[in-house]
Amino acid sequence: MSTSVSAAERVRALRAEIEEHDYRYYVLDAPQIPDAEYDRLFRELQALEAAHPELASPDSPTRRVGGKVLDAFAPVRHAVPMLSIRTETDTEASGAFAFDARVRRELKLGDGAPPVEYAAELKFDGLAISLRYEDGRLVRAATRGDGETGEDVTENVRTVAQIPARLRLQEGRAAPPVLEVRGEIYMRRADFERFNARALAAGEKPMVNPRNGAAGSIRQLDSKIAASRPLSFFAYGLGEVVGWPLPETHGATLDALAAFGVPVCAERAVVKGPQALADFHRRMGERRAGLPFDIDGVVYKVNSRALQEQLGFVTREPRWAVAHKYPAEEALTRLLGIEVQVGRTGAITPVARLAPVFVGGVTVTNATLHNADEVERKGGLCIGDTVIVRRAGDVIPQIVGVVAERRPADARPFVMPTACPVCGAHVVREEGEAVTRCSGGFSCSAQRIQAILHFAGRRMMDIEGLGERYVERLVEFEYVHGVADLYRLTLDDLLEMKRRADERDGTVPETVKAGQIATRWAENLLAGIAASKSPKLSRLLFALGIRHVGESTAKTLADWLGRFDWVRRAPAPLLAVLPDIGATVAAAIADFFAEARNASAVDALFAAGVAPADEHAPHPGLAERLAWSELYAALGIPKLTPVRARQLAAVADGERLADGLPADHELPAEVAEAVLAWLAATGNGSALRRLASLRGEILAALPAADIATAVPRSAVAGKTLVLTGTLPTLAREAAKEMIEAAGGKVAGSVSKKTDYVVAGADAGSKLDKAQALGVAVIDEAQLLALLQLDNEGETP
DNA sequence: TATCCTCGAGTTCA
DNA sequence: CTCGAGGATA
Repeated sequence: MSTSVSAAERVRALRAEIEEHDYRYYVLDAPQIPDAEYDRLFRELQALEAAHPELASPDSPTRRVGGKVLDAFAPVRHAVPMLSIRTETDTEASGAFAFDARVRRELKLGDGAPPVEYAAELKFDGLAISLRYEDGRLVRAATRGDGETGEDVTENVRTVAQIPARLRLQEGRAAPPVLEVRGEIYMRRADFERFNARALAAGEKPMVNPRNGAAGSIRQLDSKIAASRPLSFFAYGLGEVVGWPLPETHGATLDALAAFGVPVCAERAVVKGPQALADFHRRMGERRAGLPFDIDGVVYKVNSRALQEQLGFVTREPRWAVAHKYPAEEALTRLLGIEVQVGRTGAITPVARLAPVFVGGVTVTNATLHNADEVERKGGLCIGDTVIVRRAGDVIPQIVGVVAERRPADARPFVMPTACPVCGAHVVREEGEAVTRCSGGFSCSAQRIQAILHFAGRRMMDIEGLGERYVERLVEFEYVHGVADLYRLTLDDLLEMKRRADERDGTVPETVKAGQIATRWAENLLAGIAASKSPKLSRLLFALGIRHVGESTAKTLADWLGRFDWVRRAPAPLLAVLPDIGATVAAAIADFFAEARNASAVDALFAAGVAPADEHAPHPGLAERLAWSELYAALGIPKLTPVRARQLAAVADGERLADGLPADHELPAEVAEAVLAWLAATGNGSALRRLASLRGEILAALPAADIATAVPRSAVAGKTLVLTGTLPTLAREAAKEMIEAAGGKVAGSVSKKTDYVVAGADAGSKLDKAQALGVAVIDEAQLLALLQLDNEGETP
């Protein structure tokens, strides 16, 4: 070893001194030496480490400048899972009382028992992180991930000045062999603003909000970038601990962490009973805006570790802690105008244009108003009004109401237009319906554009490269009138269209390069269109945009009838016997195909080479549903109740009935009269014959054996699941497909009938609802286990 | 007939 | 995510 003893010693001394200054500066916020002096020490250490590479150490303060660039973050399995915390949905102070009541009930404390002691702290709006210290040295930092496995972000976390690379130890005390500190990396508001001011001045992209800034910084692969971001940290708990006696209470644990030199927020309290918690909630709510960092609520924890252990966990959430959030942030802004949009179905939707306002972490400029009733309900919004805006469920902007006293004298009330703003056709509002619709149909270009966009959408035909911009142009320049025209587009068409569009917009010079890019774009789009020619039947049905036929109904049609042709030819009564399809939806489907323009559009589509790839035999259960008694009940004959329909079916099948009511029927006279009247009405007789003939055709194609018995059934078969949050490895769509392939159902909202809620990261209100209803909550791993599990085994 | 539940449709912003 | 409306159910 050529390293001189003095160099090694000097390095050690410098590190100790710098660490001490770091602690005083970053954690205690009370620097003891001038910045220039600190910089001198820091540079001396850098120089020594450079001259003696063998003295480098991962926990040297010099590591804070970053340097390593990674390809990806390695997964890290948490020794103790990182918990999520239940959110008290009640935003009022009663949330604290509800929590206390649950705790007392679980602990079987009577009314006479003394109040429970709680630790109350802030819920920081940042990024949860686990810091692993071994023998006092920071060896690993990991994100929460799914709670079981996170990402190794050690390099980036080392650049956070507030996080000590080594724990401070009291004189003569040894460091714990293993101490995992759990906490939140966040960005102070002032740091965030300073950073953004500089970024803007440098022409760089600013961060959206402190939370995104913190999360984005930690997820940088280049630790130099992370080092340039002003991040802070607060500890709030522990993970794995080995060889260190745990304090008796949560409050004492945080005190101990603070003594180790780890930043702990001073805004915390140990209190007794729910009223004190509610007071803390209210007090912090009042001070919220004045805090140097963002919080989205407060957290209550049972203080005693012994009681925590007694309370235990439900799935992955401790029963001894809750987050009590504040109501969504609201802001005031001016209503600059109300525009109306025309949707695919012709629905005219008023949308509020707002003076940009920063609320809930983003700048909001638009908010839907849904329909005329809604505008009325918000207090008869007028252009020029001052309105209250919030982000509902933290996502969709919502207008809460109007500040009546601030209405200017020249405020103009909003009135629903009487003519479509796009095509000029008159608008209609059906009796009892909330939506106003453009009557233009096909002749309304807005509806055509939206219909084509819907057709091309990801869950429908999934045509890549066909976005709003191009659809608008294709329709505007009349290259495309209906969806079938997409399949006739040529390279020349697209290039010509682009040229005309560019010319009109007066953009894009005619260079050789631009031409090449245009050709590339057109080729990609044509490839995307061509690739969509063999969709699944359900997707094709969904893509057509039939009213009331969404993803789920399209799937029902495809599953039960199996062939496009049968869906197309099916009269309404036949459709109405399918599950979840009633008279309205059945009529909408039959009407769609009866309409000449739709029929020819469908023909054109098939002529262009589009064909469903997965047509199959009808559903085995269809025979039962196609019983004449069911069909008769669905015919809509007045007075023919389901009971009478069964009576009628006993004596006559459809074909016979079309010839006339048999003499041996036992129907009451007035019912028989109604049936005869119905048969006599124009077209009904022949419609019945067509129904009978199609019915025969479908039944003849029914598979002989019951397929259901042959297919192994997984534990999710027949179960209803709801997905919420972001799953660690599975995309939402992939999870859905797996569940459906196993015979399960994926619903959009949680109810009593839900069997499982599959919760991922950042699960929202659905998780709360599941807990409120006592629905089982599982994670991705448990879902996968369920999918594998045979139905005969017990569900976990 | 009333009630509960699920589905469809429309929408925001980065 | 929210709303309204349609379907199933008691």
